[in-house]
Amino acid sequence: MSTTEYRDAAGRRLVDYPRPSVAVDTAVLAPDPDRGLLVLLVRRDSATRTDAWALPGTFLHEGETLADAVLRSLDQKAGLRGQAPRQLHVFDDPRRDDRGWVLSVAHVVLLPTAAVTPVAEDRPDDVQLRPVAEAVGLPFDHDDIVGMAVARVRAAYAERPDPERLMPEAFTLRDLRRLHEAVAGHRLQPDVFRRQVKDQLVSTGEATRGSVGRPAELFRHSPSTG
Amino acid sequence: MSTTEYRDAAGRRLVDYPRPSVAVDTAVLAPDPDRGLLVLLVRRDSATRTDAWALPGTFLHEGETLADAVLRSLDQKAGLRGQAPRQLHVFDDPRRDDRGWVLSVAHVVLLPTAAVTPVAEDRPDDVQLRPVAEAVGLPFDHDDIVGMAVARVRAAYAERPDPERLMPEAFTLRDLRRLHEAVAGHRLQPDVFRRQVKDQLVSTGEATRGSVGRPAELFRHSPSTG
DNA sequence: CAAATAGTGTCTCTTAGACAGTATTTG
DNA sequence: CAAATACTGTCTAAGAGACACTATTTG
Repeated sequence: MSTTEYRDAAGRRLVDYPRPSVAVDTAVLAPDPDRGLLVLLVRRDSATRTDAWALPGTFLHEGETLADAVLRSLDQKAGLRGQAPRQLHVFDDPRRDDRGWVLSVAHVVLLPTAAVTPVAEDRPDDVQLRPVAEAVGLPFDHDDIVGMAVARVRAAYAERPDPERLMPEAFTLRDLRRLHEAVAGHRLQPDVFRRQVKDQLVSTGEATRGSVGRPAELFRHSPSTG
Repeated sequence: MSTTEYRDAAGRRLVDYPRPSVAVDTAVLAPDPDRGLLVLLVRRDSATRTDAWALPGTFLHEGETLADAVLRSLDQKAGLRGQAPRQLHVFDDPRRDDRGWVLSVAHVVLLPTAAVTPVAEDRPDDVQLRPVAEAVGLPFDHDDIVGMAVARVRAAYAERPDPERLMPEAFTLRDLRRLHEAVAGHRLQPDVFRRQVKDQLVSTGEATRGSVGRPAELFRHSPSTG
């Protein structure tokens, strides 16, 4: 691992320092039109089936980035292929884990409900989706992580339309608004919402067909906004 | 350190995982009325006196929090007693440090220029203050850290008056505005600034005396805002 | 035509920003 | 009094939010 010899002011080599284990814990959030923001929980110990639900996490492996560890844990524990995990905060209380000295880097991932719900329904003993307001009393610092994750996602969605690109290629403003309502946790006025986001999107020139009511214009995300 | 035996799904004990060294690197920022935001740099290797300046940092010691490590490094390398360090980001590229596997947790600390300048003047060979715009070409990810630190502090000061409480107990709006101008890096209109911040402060009822011009009302930070 | 949904015109209220004025001190 | 600084009145432009209206479809 380490090839270059290095000594600090006290004459200790880099490898001589005790090193912490590093874990990642992830709040996977899914916006649901009916129930608002949902958070994915996994059973802490699938062998004993204790009734202890927690955020999915894992230990960082050698040569791995934090984002890779997050994606690996979501794949293993919930069969999910996540998008780009975002760092939230490092929890560093030396006594936060009685198994030893463990730092945890909290992350947030936002996924379409359609990608998460089937997994939870397939493996109800191991995976659960719960509205964020009801996800309390979790172990470690997981309540705090959920709170930070919700705040981060809500702030991002209040700034601009669907920054995590959960919508399909083309979409109506109605569907986009439903997504934003699920994230925000409350209704948004259709006309106000329209004026806020319209200039930040690109019209496809197409419109919906076959639905009741006047057809709706279809929009795409603007390429520049990322 | 670890007392409870713990095995993961692969049967490996917690302590069997290879663990990274964890470092902290800190952008100490000081608002200067003339030169804008200054960042504190220290000489990387004070023995060889190579011309390599970098942000102060250190390795996390056992049983220590990240914030404690930041304060320790600032005390040792610059003789500073810092305030509350804020976490910015974890840099986790496994190959970012050729000495080995090192994660770095970037932090930002804001200090009054009066606390930092004397140190830099006393030990010019080891400590330097440089305007943030001129602090480029630093080693590791330190350019990114400075950028994140500046963005974080500017966003906080644009939101509300002196969130880091750098001002003394009682202060005039003129002095508060000078601080905000140093953080923002540009002039602010006195009358607009006054109306923006006045309601978020508490008047002491006192006023300045002996200065030329009309005496200025003295304000205090409001206790509620933290 | 009724019902449903999409989209617009317009009014009010608030706020940022700019400018010019008044107020109160020193020298 | 002149100069300097503190503070306020007021105008304009822009935007959020609310409401009512028009537009276009299905059944």
